[in-house]
Amino acid sequence: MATKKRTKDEWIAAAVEALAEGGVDAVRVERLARTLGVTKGSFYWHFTDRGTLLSTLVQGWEAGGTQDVIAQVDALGGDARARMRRLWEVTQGDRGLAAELALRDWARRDPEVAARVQRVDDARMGYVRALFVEMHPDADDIEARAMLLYSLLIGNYFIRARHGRRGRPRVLSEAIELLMAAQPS
Amino acid sequence: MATKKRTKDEWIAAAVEALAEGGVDAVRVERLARTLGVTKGSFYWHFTDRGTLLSTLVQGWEAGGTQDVIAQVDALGGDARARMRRLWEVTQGDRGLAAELALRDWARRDPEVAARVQRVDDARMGYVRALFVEMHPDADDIEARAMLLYSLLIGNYFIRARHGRRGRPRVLSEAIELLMAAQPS
DNA sequence: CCCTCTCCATACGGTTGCGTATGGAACGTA
DNA sequence: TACGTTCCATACGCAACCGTATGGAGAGGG
Repeated sequence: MATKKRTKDEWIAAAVEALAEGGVDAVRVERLARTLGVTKGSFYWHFTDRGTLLSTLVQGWEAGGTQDVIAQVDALGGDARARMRRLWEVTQGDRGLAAELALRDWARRDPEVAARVQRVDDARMGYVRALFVEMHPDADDIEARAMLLYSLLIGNYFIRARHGRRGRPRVLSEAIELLMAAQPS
Repeated sequence: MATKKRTKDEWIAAAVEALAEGGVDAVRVERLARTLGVTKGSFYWHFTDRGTLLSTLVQGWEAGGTQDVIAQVDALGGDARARMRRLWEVTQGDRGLAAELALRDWARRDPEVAARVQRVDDARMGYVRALFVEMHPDADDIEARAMLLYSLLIGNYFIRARHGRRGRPRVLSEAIELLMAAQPS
């Protein structure tokens, strides 16, 4: 099995894995080399230095982090409510979410990462906004609802509170239904 | 000025500062020593090792991270709505919020930190829950609203989307008012 | 068979950081 | 003055990394 040849993508995949488990500072080239069963020599042939690895990593995340999810949701069709529920399921089961959270923390101190996260967030918020508009065409609080939903999506993984015997998943779905409900006025 | 004596609390304060700016992995004893204008010798007199510094750091955060805010909010009195709006203002202006966010990311890979974050979240959620109960005594979606509000508080700092000419602060206050509104049913 | 291109191993110098060991300065106290 | 306590400086060994330099194995082409 020990194919001693490692492609550029394999290095990036290993970097994403390390990012998800230990944050940016855990992405070390000599560690990745051990994981991949090779030495640094391989790395410095594929990349010029550690910075370019990290750079291409976030670049790839931006490229595939938005359209994949949206396409996956739209594939099944349905009305706005159905698609929003599906959006939730898709993003929750995502295996790469841990990496994304580490990446968001990383974005707080790296301008390039921050810029890419912003573009992804803009795209996703645009999609969520469109769903809410489809539900309530004449509502004036679309933006607030979209921000609440997206915050729930992200904050869910940074908040560790317990909810009694109700359970987190149940509370979350209740929250989504609340956001999709008609205007209170 | 160069008081060459550094107390234990000064070391912790410097550690919090480093945590806020660069995450846990930026909390290095030799770096802190340079910042404080002393050498490692001072550190290893006050602490046994780096681990105990980090441990006492999160311990102090748990101790002061909850009651301070709640006391500050309750001090002015007012009804539940007024206190919730005040809760928002207080937490937003908090200078130590960057450290808390770094700490939450850290909690994803350190069980001790995770346990402390959970206790803090439970306490805060309890307070938010109580506010919502005071507003809507017979509502059955209290937990969902509390979770949404708390998610907004946290997610706000991890989300970098733009909101057109409306502006983030305005969207946030609209979201809070939406959560405080009566039940849609 | 040789040559070249691709990919990786090995070895090196330099930096950063941890924890320890030991000495010393400042200061109060007997 | 002699002495002990408190707090920090200095120096050391060790480990983990980074980036570079250089050589070498393997495959394909001529």
